[in-house]
Amino acid sequence: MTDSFIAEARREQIVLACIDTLEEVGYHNLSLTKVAKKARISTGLISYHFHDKLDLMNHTLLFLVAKQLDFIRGNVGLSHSATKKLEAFIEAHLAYQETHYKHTIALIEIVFTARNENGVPYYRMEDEQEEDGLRTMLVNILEEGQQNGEFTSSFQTEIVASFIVGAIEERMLKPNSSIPREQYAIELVKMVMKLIV
Amino acid sequence: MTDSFIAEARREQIVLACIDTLEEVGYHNLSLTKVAKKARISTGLISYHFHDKLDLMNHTLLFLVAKQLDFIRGNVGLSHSATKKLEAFIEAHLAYQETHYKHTIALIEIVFTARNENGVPYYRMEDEQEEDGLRTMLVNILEEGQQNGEFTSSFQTEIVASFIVGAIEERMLKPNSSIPREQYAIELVKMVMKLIV
DNA sequence: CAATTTTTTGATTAATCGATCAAAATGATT
DNA sequence: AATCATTTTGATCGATTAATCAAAAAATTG
Repeated sequence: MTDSFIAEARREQIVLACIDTLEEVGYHNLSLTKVAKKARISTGLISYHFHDKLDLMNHTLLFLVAKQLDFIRGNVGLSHSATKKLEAFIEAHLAYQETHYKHTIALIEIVFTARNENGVPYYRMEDEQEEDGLRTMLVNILEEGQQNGEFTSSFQTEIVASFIVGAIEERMLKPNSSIPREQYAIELVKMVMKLIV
Repeated sequence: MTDSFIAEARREQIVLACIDTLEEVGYHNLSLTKVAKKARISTGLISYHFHDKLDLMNHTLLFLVAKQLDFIRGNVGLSHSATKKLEAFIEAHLAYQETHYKHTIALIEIVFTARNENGVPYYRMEDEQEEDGLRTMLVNILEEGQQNGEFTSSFQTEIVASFIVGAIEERMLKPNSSIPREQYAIELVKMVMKLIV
């Protein structure tokens, strides 16, 4: 295995097949054989391009997180006030979950089922150098708003961030709610504004 | 297998061993052999008392949900105003997650990994007759407060409920946050009050 | 205490898994 | 074209799994 162009393309093909398989059968019932079949390649080829199953999962997780982060960051970046950034964050996050439902499911499957070499699942890990994650982006927006006076300084950014992330992830688990996404986003923004202005 | 007294005790013993095993190795690496070893019984005995692995998981899930519901309902029931009930709900829910951390982990493991006979995981199921769940309890409290004038009627109970549940479950995943539980509960109550009074 | 039912054991079975590897195919280089 | 490196295949291995079952043990009953 090298780092050639073709090898990189093959790895992405396998990662995409892995995402499809995760959505269909879940991590628990996923096997390298199923991923290989989905990608229409032999099983040995996966082992050639990835060290082991966990390595494939790590790459798939990084792929999923990067895609989501790029999308949301792209939307947030277009806004110039903290208020607008916050709105963009919430709306883009909720929209991405809906339009990329398969990716969202695959992400959940990995986070809640895969475990590292020490047997610790991702959802129980201390977020190491999560210096560039979604949550950090959100906290930064809140801090920016506090500093330039758009938001009051009487709230703790970490707690409000938990509040926002929780509401978004709650929606992630119940996408077929009776409340349409657009309305959920509007109401969530309104509620957050009540808390921070 | 019958419904005798001893059989019921044995089933509970197996369910408790199942919870321990779930917390230690997760659903993905759980095997009936490991549960049997944890319970210090033979593997065949599990099959004698439960139809199959999924049946054991269903019983374990019901056990976990019932325990949590009983605890929170017990605390909420002592209060007489909707406001006090809401405070009790949030505080009891957060407290239970901390004091019964093992149960919380086991619950997560089942909900996010176990799949029914049709291959659908619990977290993607349409909440059938969830007529007596935690969320319903919360919505009822909010509605009660709206009806007796403690809360304003200008919010949708379902959305605020999502907000509250999301914030609590977010905490469930990050129990070692820098913010102590008591403070998190107080701040959450304060924020919710800003939204609904 | 003998007969019967309930409970428990532990070996067995068939299936599936991740990973390995020799061999083949393909691509690149000279 | 010949040589070498890279990529791909598919069979194979040992390990683990859920579930079954005959037989033993324990409890209950008459």
